[in-house]
Amino acid sequence: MTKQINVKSTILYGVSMAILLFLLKWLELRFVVFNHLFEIYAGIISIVFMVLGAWLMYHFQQRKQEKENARKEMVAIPELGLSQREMEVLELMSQGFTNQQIADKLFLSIHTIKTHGSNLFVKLDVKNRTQALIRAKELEILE
Amino acid sequence: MTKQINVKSTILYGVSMAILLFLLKWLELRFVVFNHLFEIYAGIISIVFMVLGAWLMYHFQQRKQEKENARKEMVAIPELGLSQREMEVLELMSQGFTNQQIADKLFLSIHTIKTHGSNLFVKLDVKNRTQALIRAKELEILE
DNA sequence: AACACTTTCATACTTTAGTATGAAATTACG
DNA sequence: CGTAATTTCATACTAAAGTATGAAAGTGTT
Repeated sequence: MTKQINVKSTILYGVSMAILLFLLKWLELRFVVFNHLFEIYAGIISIVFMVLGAWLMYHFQQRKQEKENARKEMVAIPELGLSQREMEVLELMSQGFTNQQIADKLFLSIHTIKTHGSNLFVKLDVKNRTQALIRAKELEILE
Repeated sequence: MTKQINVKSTILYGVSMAILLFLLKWLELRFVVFNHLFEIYAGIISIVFMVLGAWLMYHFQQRKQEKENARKEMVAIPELGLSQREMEVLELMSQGFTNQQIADKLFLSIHTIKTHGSNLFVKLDVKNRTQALIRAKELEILE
């Protein structure tokens, strides 16, 4: 789990650096031709990297939130074999979110959420999300 | 509260722009002196604005979270005008029954249950039954 | 390396939930 | 009695939920 995130982060970082280098190289070339347009380039770079920074922070925050939630749930899990993701989905279901909203929050496809949903319904021996919440409360694996 | 945030945002924005302008001016000056250090400046700008972007997004996310929490606590309205039947339907919904099952229990058509459902969702200001249960518990009109 | 488990995504389908609208019968109350 | 609110039912629709099945890739363990 953690490793997967690290891999993703590494790739993300690599891509970012590649873009940066490419940008610098390209700008260097442009610089030779039009060396009086520095401000424009500076502006472009500013915008690009501000967006990049914002994007990175956004995803960082989301992951932080996920981990936060995950930790909350990690406390009391009996022998039901609910995986971490399934717990996360269950948690968000219990907060009244639709499958689509959960998918958006976790950066996943709605198909994936439905899969997790079906699987955890089987494990909880229920037929729908409402019953799942009741069961989860009974088993004290939520709240 | 909201105004205060807006003021903060405005100040923040102003400061950001001031820094940007100052930076550009400063860089312009440097540019005249050392026009062969473009990459360094580009790098600096990149870093500065990536940090700025990240910082802005961080605060944006924080505020979003605050609003989210504020909205949750805003509830507390006991007089909702839920009718008797609507309460019955809500009660059975909270026990995990489907509309069809509720209809069978109350010897009613499933259409009627859906009508009651829709009506009570409006009164509770929610979108679906899961949220209705959450709201009902918040308002302590169940259990 | 082999294996079990998890996670992700997809297609195709069925079922359930929910909305909009209208209407008729019943009940409660001034 | 008349009026408003409740309760019931219906049709027709859209949206969401849930199932079945398969597949690919990553993770962790032995």
